[in-house]
Amino acid sequence: MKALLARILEATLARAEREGALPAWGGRPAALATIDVPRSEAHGDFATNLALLYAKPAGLPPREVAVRLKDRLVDPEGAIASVEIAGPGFLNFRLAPEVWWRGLAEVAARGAAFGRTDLGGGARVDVEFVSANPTGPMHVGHGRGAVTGDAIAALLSATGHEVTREYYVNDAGAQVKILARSVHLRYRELFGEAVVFPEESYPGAYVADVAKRLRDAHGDRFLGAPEEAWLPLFSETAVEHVLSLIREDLDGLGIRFDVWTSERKALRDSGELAEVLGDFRRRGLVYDQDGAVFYRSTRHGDDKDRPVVKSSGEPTYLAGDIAYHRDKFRRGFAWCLDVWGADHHGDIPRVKAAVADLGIDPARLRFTLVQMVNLLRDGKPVKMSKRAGTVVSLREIVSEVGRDATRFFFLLRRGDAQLDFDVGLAKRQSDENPVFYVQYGHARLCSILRRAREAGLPPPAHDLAALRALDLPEELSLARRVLALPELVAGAATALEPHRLVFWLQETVAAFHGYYTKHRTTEKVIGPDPVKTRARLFLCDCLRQAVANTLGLLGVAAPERMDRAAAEEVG
RNA sequence: GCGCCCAUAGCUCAGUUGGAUAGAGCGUCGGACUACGAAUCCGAAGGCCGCAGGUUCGAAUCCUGCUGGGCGCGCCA
Repeated sequence: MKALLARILEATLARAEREGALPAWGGRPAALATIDVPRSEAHGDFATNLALLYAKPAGLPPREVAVRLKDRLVDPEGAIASVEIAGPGFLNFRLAPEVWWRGLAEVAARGAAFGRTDLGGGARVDVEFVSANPTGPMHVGHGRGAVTGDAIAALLSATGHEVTREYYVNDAGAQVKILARSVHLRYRELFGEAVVFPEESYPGAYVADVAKRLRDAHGDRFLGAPEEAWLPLFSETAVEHVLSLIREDLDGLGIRFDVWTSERKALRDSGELAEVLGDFRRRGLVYDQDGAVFYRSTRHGDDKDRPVVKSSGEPTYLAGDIAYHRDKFRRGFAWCLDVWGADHHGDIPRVKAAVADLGIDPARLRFTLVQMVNLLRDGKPVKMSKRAGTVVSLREIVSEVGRDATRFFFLLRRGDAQLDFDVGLAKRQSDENPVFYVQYGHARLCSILRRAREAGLPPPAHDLAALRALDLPEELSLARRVLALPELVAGAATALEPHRLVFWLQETVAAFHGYYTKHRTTEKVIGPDPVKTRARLFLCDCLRQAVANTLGLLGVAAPERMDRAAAEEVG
């Protein structure tokens, strides 16, 4: 729709210049001007600031420019119903209803693909998210990162990007060593030893499970053995076990990764990490100090140089990250996105610096930071302590409130704002709970369409003549909302902000509920007038499709019916 | 001390990348069902957009300085 208006504006501007009403300004105004949907419907369907921008180069008051443009409107198809000059010189356009009614044909034609576009032009993009250390099951904070990353990946797919969902397994660092030691302590405990667990060890029951598995497979062979004898085996077994737990957690959210990259295998054993460090060494990008190796990240704006190899000879996390990003870009992605917990924001300058030193334009590496989640239960904060082992796992939340509510709640806010997740609210079957509100709207639409089917009415189809018979303002407004979806998805993808879809869903479903209730007695969808009935059923079907597609992008189910009793049983 | 993020209705937050009279949900108060699904809807009250300057036709949005909160500043990951 915006494209249509852009064409009209350009033609109008060209005409005004040709006729000498406005001085030529090299076509720039049309490119600079914005066409947006005004907040208030009273201001029309679209507004442009073209005249405001043109005022200065034209040497005329903005409103005068607006008048000259308005008088020369080029609209051969009659798409514009009215043009008004408002405020300081805005041009407000109202499209003929016909344009909207015609537009709905696209919804029917594209079905489940409605809302998708090809902006990305097939560009290959890597979205790396979660990447939680394989030292325990996922907790709530990981869950938000997981759902956010997954939804962003879906948005990019929907806008013509070829997306790889990737998980970086940090299985080579000190944390994994601590995990393996924790397993060994549990292992000794299984043989009756009274062991003391140091503060830093991992307490979870899964640690004991790994210990049991190792005992069953190897008996007491590693009981008194030196650490070198058991560390590799214990690490690998523990990581493998924890990754299977993480996979189950992700499964519970409906998330699948295309690529799992192991730091140990892909970067260390492969020699890639050593190779990058060697390359940096040759180019003078690293230097030795106090027995360690430092990377000159300050050359690219970091506030201090960062160690890449400890004096023990072990590479640091940053070294892995440098090699990892080189690896990712070598795989040919147009750009890469890292979805990180906001507590890691301090690492961004280093990684960007490294990417620049790898000869890659740092603009090709983007970041999305996901802020903390505050877990609440009916308004009261849930106390969590890592030491006391009272961290609430993601799994507990998902099994308590369900996949849909979990995903929806994680997407309820902008990623860079902290999020309150109220477990009590998320599972409540009431209008306070936004996920139920939206799903209910979809079920209600389905219910109407089902009823029409049962009454023997023909399936909904685009029928321009019938649509012309619709005259309620709410109906036009609903059509506008539906047709705004492709641009909404495109904008959300560009900004990497899936929460915009959540807001659109809430507003759109609210608009439908309002329409439904307002006209439930006099202008029902299925009413005495067969022409209007046909048109309204089609409009409802378009709404249903748009809502279902949007929920689909968020990975939330669009139920066709919601049986109250069954829902309560689940809850 | 330095860096990043945040500050909008009682609460939780949107605000279309600088547009018009700043919106929504929850909460509060008052209304609407012999139902195409009341798990819904309608109405009311509620604002110094943290403060002070600046940029311009125009600022919640951009710049500077304060105030107040979160996070980071390790040879941890």
